[in-house]
Amino acid sequence: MNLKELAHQLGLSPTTVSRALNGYPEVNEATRERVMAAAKRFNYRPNSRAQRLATGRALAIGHVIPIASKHEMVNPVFADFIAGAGETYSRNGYDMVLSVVPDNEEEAAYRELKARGSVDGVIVHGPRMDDPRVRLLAEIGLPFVVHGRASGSQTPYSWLDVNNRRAFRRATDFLLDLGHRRIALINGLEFMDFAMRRRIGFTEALEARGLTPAPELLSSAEMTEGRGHAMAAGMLALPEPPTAFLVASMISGMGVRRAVEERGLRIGRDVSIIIHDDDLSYMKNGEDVPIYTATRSSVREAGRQAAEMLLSIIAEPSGEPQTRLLEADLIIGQSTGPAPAASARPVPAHART
Amino acid sequence: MNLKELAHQLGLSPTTVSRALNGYPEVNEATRERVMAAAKRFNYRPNSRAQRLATGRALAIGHVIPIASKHEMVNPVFADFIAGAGETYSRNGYDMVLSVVPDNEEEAAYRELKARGSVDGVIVHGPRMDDPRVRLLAEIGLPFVVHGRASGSQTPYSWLDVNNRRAFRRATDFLLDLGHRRIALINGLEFMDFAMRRRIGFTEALEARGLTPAPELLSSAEMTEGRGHAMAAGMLALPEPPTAFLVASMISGMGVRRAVEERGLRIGRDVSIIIHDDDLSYMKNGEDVPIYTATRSSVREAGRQAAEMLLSIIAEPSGEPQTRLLEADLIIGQSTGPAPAASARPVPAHART
DNA sequence: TTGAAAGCGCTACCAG
DNA sequence: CTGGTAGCGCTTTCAA
Repeated sequence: MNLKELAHQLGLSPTTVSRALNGYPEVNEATRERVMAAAKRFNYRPNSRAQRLATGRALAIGHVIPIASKHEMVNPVFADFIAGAGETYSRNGYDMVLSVVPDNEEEAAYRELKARGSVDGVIVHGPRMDDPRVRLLAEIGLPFVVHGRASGSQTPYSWLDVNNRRAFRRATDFLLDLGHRRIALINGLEFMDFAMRRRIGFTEALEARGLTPAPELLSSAEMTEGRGHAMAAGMLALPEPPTAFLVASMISGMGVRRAVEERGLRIGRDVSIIIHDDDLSYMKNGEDVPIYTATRSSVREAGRQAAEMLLSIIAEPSGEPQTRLLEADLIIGQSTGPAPAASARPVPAHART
Repeated sequence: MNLKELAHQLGLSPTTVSRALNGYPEVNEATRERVMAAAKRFNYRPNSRAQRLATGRALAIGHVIPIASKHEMVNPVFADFIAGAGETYSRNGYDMVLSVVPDNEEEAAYRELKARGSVDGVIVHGPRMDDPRVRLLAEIGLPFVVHGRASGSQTPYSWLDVNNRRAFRRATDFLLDLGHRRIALINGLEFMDFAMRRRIGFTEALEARGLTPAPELLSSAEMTEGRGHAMAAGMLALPEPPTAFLVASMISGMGVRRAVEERGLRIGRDVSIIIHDDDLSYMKNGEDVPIYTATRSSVREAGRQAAEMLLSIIAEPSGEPQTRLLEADLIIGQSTGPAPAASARPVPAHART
């Protein structure tokens, strides 16, 4: 059933039917209801291909996922973000198109999306400092929102980010309050904007108490289980090993856990661990409490909001760049039960920056 | 730059230019080269919206992701599969469109995709036994490939699956060979087809040695960290606790690891753990070796192959249903180093079924 | 081997 | 408030 047929059934012109269905104000309400009813009855759905051509809009948002090696794992945080964004798109009648491309073809992928008109905008993932994609997208005129920030970019741009610096500062403070003095940071690669901010938050917390970060306890590498393991194992073999770890991701966190286990240490008794972006972390020193910083469900919420931001930019292309900074969750609860609800226990004062 | 303009520049008709670009045989080779060169020079890209309308094809494949609760995590295995499929789509000029929908709207989502013609086919994820989606998709005539199987389905259908039964049988055999007799299975929900097959493989291995699976060591639940933790903790508190765990997923595996740690047991010394779909598992009894069953990179490969299968079905709609069964990796290596290559050590004979 | 012209199914402009 | 009509940019007959 297409528009012409439906119009014919109703004894109306396709024009009127189209207007009725799309909520144009000039249609008689009685007519509109008749059209709506018939559309439902005949199970009419406008052909999206025709709609897209006629309107000149793609009704789709792109997400470009660069893949470095054939065996690299997809970041699970990315999956959560995508899920959140997808919800927003569905609600607004947009499609989400994912482009998986080798990372040296990322720029070409954006140009292609623009040239072929297959999307109305894109969300940029995993920005680096002064990320070249910001300039590129502004240049080719493809609307975009950055998930994260690209510090140092000359081009103004819209972004949505989690306050990584504060999250890591708070987590570090928490460990310091428990008496830890040898705290290790297992960070991501620090040309990534978020990783750089996390390190700043970490060192800020130490310096605020007159402590100097020990260089041998500061590490930065890809967030894989293998790298997390290697970094933690190396530190645990030091003459003065760390008593606590602050880890940047669930995946490297798994490696850290393994390194600790292998050394015969018990997490929560001999060593405290806080893992960011995970839904369960180990942080104990006499008390049996897990601590989350950004939880995975908050990543989902970030996806939702970033998508909303992008849709509003597309609707109002002339507007100023929009920015939004989300605070990461910081949740305390019992580690032996199921994952606690956000409100299970208030965040203690000392855990707030 | 559109087709008309390009044709004008060349002093040719749009018809000829289109034919030249699309490889039609009737154009003069000299003309074709002239057209190709000009297309490249002007950086011409056909407008995909127009192409889709004109051809009546969507040049896109859909993946519907049902989301149960607002806080449920996205399965990371799904992300790997998607990445693999995406590579295949890109190579073939197809878009990948993801639909994230509440799980009670999944059927509607498929009908919508079909009615609006926004995709040429879909891949079905996480099939249950006799999954209703198989019948639905056959009925509405939307080409599809199932990742996994839907045992008991009356409708014939195309699928690609990992040999879960054999993977779990081999893993169980491996633990048995090490002398374990109290082996726990931390399985997914057993109305999921893959979970059912895994349990069968597990019990087969036991029964082949005249052992009876202990009901208190057989568990089946959602594959979350919380559930994995709860199930393992419960078993460890038994009068006769298990000495080994076979776990269905990386996520529930994290919960199992936590339960073991909390009890003061050391993984690889007091308890062996094999985690499926993970890239690193713990399996030790005197020897220090990890074991993988299906690795995450093999999931990526499954995505690639499933996508290829679907594209071939779309190209040849009349063909017979295609099926393909992949063998899961089984890799043995040192647990203390970085992840070993597949060939690091041969699979010992006793680990083969 | 090339070109003219008729759609694909919808939206949007302009008349009435 | 409703309808005729001209595209959107491409593909695909059909004629030459």
